[in-house]
Amino acid sequence: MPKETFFNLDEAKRNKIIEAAKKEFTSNSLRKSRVSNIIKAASIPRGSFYQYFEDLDDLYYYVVNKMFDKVYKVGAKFSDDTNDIFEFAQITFEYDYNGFVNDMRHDFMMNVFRSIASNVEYITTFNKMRRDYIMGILNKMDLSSIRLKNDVDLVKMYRMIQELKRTIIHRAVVEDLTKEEASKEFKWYLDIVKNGVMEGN
Amino acid sequence: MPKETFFNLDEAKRNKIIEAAKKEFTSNSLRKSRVSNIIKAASIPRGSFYQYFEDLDDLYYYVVNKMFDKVYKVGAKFSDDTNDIFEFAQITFEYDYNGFVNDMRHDFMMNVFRSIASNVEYITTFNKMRRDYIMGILNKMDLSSIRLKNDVDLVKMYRMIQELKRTIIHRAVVEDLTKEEASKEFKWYLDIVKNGVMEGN
DNA sequence: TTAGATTATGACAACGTGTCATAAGGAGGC
DNA sequence: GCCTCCTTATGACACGTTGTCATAATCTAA
Repeated sequence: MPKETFFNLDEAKRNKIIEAAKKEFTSNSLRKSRVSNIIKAASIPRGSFYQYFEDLDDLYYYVVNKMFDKVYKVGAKFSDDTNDIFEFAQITFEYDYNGFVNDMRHDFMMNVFRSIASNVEYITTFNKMRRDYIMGILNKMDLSSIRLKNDVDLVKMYRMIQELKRTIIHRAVVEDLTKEEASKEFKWYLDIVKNGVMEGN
Repeated sequence: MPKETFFNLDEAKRNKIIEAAKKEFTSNSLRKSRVSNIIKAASIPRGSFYQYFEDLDDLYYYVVNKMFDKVYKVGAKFSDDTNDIFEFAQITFEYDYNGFVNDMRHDFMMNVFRSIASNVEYITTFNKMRRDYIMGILNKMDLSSIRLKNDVDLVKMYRMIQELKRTIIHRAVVEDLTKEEASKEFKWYLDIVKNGVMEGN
């Protein structure tokens, strides 16, 4: 986490730094990103950087976290539009795809996928946030036609779907699938999750 | 890819370098790994390193590739033991789990998961190898009870299963699941893939 | 033995990082 | 206005790392 000093800064300055960071993480992998480039772009002295952040990783995970946070917030909104969990998955897929693949964040997210989850502490916090988020969504859904009945299984199913979504978006980015192709792939996966692959289902 | 000079080296020297690299990638993330540490451990001069490899990434992906290669080879062997694709998945899960989680490779693979797939060239080669591998496995399986009939769908299904396996192993590493817990999780996923989540399946 | 090709070597310039002593700025008390 | 305390700003610096390059050593085949 960035130090308090960073959060005491006025918003304009904070944003300037964040934008410079995003730009750097977009044009380079985390491995090849440089503090020196970021401070140049943000016009802050070297010493200040270390007044704000532990190191580059610190800033990196802060920025990534912020973006996921935004995605979650939007996801929560969409859950008001339908109570069919599969339709919800499809809707958020469209959104995630647009967010991750089409706009300026493309390269940035690509780099995130590449260096995802680089420290355990980050993952733990992330998982907690995630579970709460999932339960919030599930509570709004009509799950009567689903054979899984307890929360544990339902959360598992949700995570399974999300993981598959992540896989497809990852592939879309890496293999240059169009949105339509990616969406079709995801639909295919969802059908398997609903009906299975065995004869007669 | 390492340069020809590297492959001209005698095996002992090559291995010494690879071992030093694995050690470095095991104790540090790719981002924090250093050429300087590797050449020290392998007792080669700095100049030689750049005679052998483009840069650190070059060596990194070579080592990772080699490990996946080994996993593939073993997978191909297991496909002689059963013609039930789900049983095969379960068997290889055990193997992969042991390989990735239990032995010395634990930390290394953890770091691989973290910085996986860092360049497009690598991914493309990787995917080609993968498709051939999958077709080889599928051809040995009895798929009569599966409703999917064409190769494209079957490869998709296989990749879906593999992706889910990867997910579970990743979680096992990160969240410290025991082998039994992880295996149980994977079985749960496989059941969904077989039978779906809808009531009545 | 020798020319030609290949491999080995380490000094070096260029660049990066994280620290630290010091300067600057701001809020409140008097 | 002036002083004090606390917070933020700043850039020089010591130290580590990278990738290159000129040169030395070694090998191969005739």
